Amino acid sequence: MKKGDHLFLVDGSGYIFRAYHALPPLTRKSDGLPIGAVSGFCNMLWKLLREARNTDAGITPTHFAVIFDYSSKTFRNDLYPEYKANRSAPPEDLIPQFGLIREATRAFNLPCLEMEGFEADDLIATYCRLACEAGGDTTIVSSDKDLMQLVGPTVGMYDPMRDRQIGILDVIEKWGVPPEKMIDLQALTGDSVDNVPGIPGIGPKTAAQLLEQFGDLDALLERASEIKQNKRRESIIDNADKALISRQLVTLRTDVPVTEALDDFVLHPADGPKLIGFLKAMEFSSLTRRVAEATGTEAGEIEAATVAVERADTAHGPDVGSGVQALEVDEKTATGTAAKEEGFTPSFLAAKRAEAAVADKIDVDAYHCVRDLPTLEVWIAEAREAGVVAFDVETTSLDPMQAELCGFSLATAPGRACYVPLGHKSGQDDLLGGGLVDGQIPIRDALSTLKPLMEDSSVLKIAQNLKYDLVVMQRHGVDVTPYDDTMLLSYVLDAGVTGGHGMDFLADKWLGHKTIPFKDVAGSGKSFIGFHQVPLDKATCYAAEDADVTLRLWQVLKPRLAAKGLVSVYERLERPLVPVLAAMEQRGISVDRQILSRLSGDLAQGAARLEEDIYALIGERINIGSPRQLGDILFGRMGLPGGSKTKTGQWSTSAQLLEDLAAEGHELPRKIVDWRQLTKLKSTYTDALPGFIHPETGRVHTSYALAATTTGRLSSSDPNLQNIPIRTAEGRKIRTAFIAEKGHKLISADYSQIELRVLADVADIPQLKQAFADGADIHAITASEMFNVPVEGMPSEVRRRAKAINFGIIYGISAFGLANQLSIPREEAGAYIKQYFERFPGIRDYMDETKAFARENGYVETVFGRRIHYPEIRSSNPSVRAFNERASINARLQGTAADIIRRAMIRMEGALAEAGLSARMLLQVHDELIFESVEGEVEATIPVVRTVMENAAMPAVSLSVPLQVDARAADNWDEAH
DNA sequence: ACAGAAGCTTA
DNA sequence: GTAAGCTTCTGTT
Repeated sequence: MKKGDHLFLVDGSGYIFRAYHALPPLTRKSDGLPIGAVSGFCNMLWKLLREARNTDAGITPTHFAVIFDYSSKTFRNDLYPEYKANRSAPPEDLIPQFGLIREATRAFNLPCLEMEGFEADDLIATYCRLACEAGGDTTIVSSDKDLMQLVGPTVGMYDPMRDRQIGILDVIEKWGVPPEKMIDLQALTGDSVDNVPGIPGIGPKTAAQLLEQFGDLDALLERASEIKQNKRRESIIDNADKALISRQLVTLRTDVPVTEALDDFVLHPADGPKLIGFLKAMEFSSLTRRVAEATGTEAGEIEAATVAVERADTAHGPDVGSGVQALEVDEKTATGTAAKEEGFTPSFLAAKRAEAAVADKIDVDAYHCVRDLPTLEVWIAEAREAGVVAFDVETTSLDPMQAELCGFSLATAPGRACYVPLGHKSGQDDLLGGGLVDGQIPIRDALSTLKPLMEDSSVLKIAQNLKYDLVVMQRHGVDVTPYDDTMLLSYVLDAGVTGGHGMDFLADKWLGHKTIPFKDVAGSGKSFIGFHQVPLDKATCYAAEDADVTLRLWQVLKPRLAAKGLVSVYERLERPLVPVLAAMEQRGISVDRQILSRLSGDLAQGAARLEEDIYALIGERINIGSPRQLGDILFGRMGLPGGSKTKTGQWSTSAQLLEDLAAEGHELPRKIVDWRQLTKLKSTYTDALPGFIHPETGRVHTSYALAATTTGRLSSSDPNLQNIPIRTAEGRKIRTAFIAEKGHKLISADYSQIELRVLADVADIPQLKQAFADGADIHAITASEMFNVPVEGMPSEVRRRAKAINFGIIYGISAFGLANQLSIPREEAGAYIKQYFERFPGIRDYMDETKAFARENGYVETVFGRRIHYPEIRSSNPSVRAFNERASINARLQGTAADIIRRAMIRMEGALAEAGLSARMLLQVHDELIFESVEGEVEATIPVVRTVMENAAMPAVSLSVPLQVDARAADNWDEAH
């Protein structure tokens, strides 16, 4: 140890008692072992290590040790037999925890010190002296006044529970004397807890005043006769011997023959797996999670250590009173066979949680409505204590970019939840908008009180569909971290399982609880009132229920993640995407109103012209948009050939059918198809998009759903920006309205043939892998292999058919579907497929394997381990079964591609920041990412984007086929793509 | 006012 | 043949 080093000495014994008394009584592990004090101790240690390391201004320890009392008998008992004689035996449920706390210290990789015949305080005093002599500083982690005598220029104290530093000035402030006079002060006052006699009638105030007057105890006793007050003078003279023995008792020994050197206390980084093994054994789930996060450990992969608590009468003297707990962590079996034999497997624990959740009924009338700041502060303190809190925001709109905050709810334990109304209005929603309901905390005050909790790295926030709440909160300047999302947990666990991942459904499924329907509190349709108009009592039941249910769902779902081996899918592909998408949604994209308006006019004109032609041809003014009326005219009255019926018995008027008729030379069907295209473009795009331009940002903010598809793809809505036209020239014009900000460019980067590349890799097809490695035209190569024709000079029709087959494979091909796609007889399509499988037998094997796996397990997996369930794959209905087989084949490919672009998106922001680029990701369209970049940075941005995307599978998966990304920049989306 | 069907847009 | 979302029409609530 040298100058500049900093030693932390933790008064472990002091903490055992403080933690025990500070925490709710009788906190027990599932097997009944009491662990309240262990929990408090571990949380304190972890917080101390984290904060001490993290704070810039704080003190960073270089050396660290935790010190315990060895037994209750020390040299002081020889000096004064009554010392600590009135101490009662420790509470029954604290006894087994002494050993566990020492074990906890070792699990934290920290030295654990004790010495026979001495108190912890003496060891602390001795090490303080040694550190001081070595030139280092010391912080004593304790708030015990017995240790204050050690405070000096290089020695401070710290009370982590009150987050308070104690220095020389603090000692003077509290006791009225400087630290070096604390011994004399204690000698005078004594200590009833430790049975140190002191001088009767002298308390801290008098003692301080006397010491101020006489200097020190010796001088005081010598000149006691000078004291004016009769009683005080006599007491001091009569009890001088008690004061002297007291001084001996309270003076800490700095000469303990310690065996460990200061250099043995050098602080090492936490050993994640070791610590997590212990924490799991103690069932400290929230601390386990925090430690896993901070140490970068996959907690799911670590099993609980075997921590055996045995009562043994060893030579190791009693800690306090009776009973000794020798405790061992068996390193050899730490990976868990013992745990399994006891039945405490992740699956077992998950099942237990699920059982308990259904049994614990929900009472929506038990919630609290928080209407003042002090009460909110109590709830926030409770959340801090719990380490986890479920929350939910209530607003006036489903669109988080437009929503106004009405209030938020918190849940700190099942059944313990509150609603905090902020923006509820009274009276009619007239021009004045109604006044705020009385007794609501001002939004600014509530949020500035809530913000530190939401951003506290040691408190896990839980939400259902967090992205919504995150966007709302971020708009109010509040971030949320760390977090879990119950919707995403359900999605990772149960994608494809019937029922979806909405809260109402999940509450019924897992908790057996029917949630209050939103329309019951806010009405619907014409009777709809915004949430801000809902009376506070109703709002409280509804909103707090959401938080309560969310917390309970988390308790059920989170353990299932580890039980099913899906922790890394959740933590790497799902959870990190939430803030990425929240940011994209908030950025939005610029859309040119004028371009859309002009297009809308053109389309209206074109459609009107066609309408007139159509009316002329059929002789009456029907509603062309009505397939029913149209079918009746075309196939009924006009008697066109080739009519077919839909499953509801209506005449089909599908585009495919009308196209076929047009090809036979009929004029009318062609015009109808054209009319439909124009009206479709007008209504869905040019007319609807301007309505999505945000009044303040002037941009269009789509909403991405993370848990809407079964395969892992995202979906986009309000508006859907993943189906903006591109195939026809007319449609493409709509893309020209998506523009870059002034001085910026849009960059579009898309994966080339990503699903076929994934297929080539997972099905291991040599010809396809070679073609991709060569950068060849994959459809031409396929055609060449199948039809034995050279790539050079290949007719475009041959390539087109091969292309259709390649896509068909991705979709789980059927002769029926391929025949439809290529407008060829089913037999011919079947022959193509046969030919394809002969040339690429690996693909047939791959498809057969996938079907067999899905049938066996009820799900398929992507390359990254995402599971997609097909509960109907064993259906006795052949067409249902075939559909599920095709879907499962497609899901592995589509899902793997979706996972890859997710990984790219998660890394993109960091990569751009690292490269010092200001480009920002705006949109995702399944295999394409759209960015906005300052004009001058475009050239530098494209390679960064390309690198991130092309390497997105790494290092988790090394594909045998290269990924290729095409990227381009332009002023609008049409030209960039 | 709502739900489902039909139809059309995307990857 | 896979995966989505939006608009319109139509019949029911």
